[in-house]
Amino acid sequence: MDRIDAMRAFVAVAKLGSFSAAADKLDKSPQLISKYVSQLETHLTTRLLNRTTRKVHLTEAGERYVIRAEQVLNDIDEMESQLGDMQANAKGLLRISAPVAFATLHLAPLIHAFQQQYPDVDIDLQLNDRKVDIVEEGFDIALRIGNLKNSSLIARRLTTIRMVLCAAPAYLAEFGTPDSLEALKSHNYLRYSYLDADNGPLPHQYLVGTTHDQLGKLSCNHGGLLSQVAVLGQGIVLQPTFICYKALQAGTLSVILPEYTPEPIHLYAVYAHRQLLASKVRAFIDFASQYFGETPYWDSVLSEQL
Amino acid sequence: MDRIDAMRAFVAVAKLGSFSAAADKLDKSPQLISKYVSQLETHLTTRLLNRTTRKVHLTEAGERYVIRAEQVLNDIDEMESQLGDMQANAKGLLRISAPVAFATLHLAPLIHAFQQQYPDVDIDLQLNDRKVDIVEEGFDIALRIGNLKNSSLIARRLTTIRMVLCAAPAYLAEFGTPDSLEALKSHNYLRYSYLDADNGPLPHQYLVGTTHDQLGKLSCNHGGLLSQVAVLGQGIVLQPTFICYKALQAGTLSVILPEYTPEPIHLYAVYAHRQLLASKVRAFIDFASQYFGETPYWDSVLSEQL
DNA sequence: CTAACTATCAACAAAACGTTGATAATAAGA
DNA sequence: TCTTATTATCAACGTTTTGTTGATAGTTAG
Repeated sequence: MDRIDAMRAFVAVAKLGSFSAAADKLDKSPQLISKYVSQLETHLTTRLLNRTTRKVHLTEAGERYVIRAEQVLNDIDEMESQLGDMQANAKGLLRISAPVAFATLHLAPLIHAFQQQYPDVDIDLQLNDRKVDIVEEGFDIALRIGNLKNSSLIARRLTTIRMVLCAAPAYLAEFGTPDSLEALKSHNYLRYSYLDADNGPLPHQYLVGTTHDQLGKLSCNHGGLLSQVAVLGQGIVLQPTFICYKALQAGTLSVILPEYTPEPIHLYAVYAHRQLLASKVRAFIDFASQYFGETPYWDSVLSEQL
Repeated sequence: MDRIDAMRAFVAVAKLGSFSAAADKLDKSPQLISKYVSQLETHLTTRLLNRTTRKVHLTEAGERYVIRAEQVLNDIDEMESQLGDMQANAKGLLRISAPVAFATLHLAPLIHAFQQQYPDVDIDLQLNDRKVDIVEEGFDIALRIGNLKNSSLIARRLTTIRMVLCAAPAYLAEFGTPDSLEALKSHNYLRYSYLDADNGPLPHQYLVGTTHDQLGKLSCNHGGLLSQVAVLGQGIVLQPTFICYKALQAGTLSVILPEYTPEPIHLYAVYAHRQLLASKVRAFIDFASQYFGETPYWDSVLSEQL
């Protein structure tokens, strides 16, 4: 027996003064209502109703019970409808983790557009380059770049991230444009320090540890700064296009060895489960997954170069 | 699924932060708890928990839900324990209907003794000679004398009611002591008007309509008054011993035709159902059924006369 | 890097559910 | 007064749900 249904049945009988009327109202058979009420009475070991075959009267215990039971049922209904509301109309606080570089360059317009469309969704955006634990730290969504380890998490692809090898035209003019992976070994590598020595895309492997005698050696955990240094002619940089696209468009950086451009990777929205997703989460993921498209705006002008 | 159990399971998981711990606490298997919670989530179409295999965290929806759910569960517990309390310890208002004559003569000490023993039971005693409708008029118990029609009600025998035919010694001395039913026909009958002409005990049939020319004809709906008139020598009266026992003991009335004394009838406590009886009701009925005994005090001195 | 623990899935016997038809009691209408 | 309609409840039965057991995948601790 579902005690809530039983309570509902009893309250209906008490208010309508009849099992049949209650059955009608609740769309059940009178037999079922009768069973519910008598099970409830058995559970409480208390008679709630005095029944004639024709009329129904409340016991003293029954009278006390209806009042409180009705209150409880109202509470439950309200509680559930509130949840249903939250479910139907996206609202509440959405906690998002995102990588610093990408977020600072390209996330603001997305967030803004999303909140224009869903003004009831508050966002707490945490920029962070470590791999956060979504459930442990209470994030609804984490944006991640790269190939994901398989885990119990679900990932939705948001857009394509292209890595390019590039350098300033002045640098290339002075030290030569490399025409093979081997040729890279004599160049100065402006290294992004989060890429390990032993993995990472192919050109990275050839460049790790190289230094050109006449130029300073530099590694940094901020791609934008590396790109700026590259523009100044200090060396070759391996960066995602979302960082250096302006320099490429302006011609202050040129793509080199495009045939060795690494396989594109992807930006993902990672979340904890697929079913019964809060609609604020679903809304954001749906919104974000169509926002950039397969070829994002920072790549659109460059497409012929890649 | 019992939604209340499911809520209880979820709240336990939320508070303990673990399915297994909750299962321990509620004495169920972890699998069952898991099932309950996921059924609850399905019912609400809302994710309440973010689970890792090791830890459990509340969703925003879950956080809102626990608070209210706990409140609801407390309300239910309180409500049920209050009923249980009422059930265990007799208390509340007990509504009793009783026949006027018997109640005025013999009920006061019973009521008093009962309330000494059960001080939390309040009593509303309605004296009434009509046959009240127990459920319709909201009585817990009706005391009734006589043979009961079979109905859906339950009756508990409280004591024996003996009817006797009697008259004042002076009357008998003047008009003769009848020695057969036929002999009754020449006597003056002080008639109790609630007894119909065509039914009632055997001597009544022979006495109905008789009047002694020298004495006034009297019928009355109050047995006590009839007995007083009988003591004064106005005629023969058919009365229960609980009314006229003092006159019999004092010798101001004498039993006549004891061999035609009607079959004893009984005093019953009538109530509406046998199971799930409120304990105030059960307490009163148990108390009353042993109070008078099979031969009540008003008959004990007279037993040899009957 | 095993070992222990976690949540959950799958399968199955047992229990409960909700339906249907029947019954006793009562009220209303002829 | 007798019939008819309505009421609550019971009994039986096929179906669904329940709670159990065993198995599995992910995760933490030593």
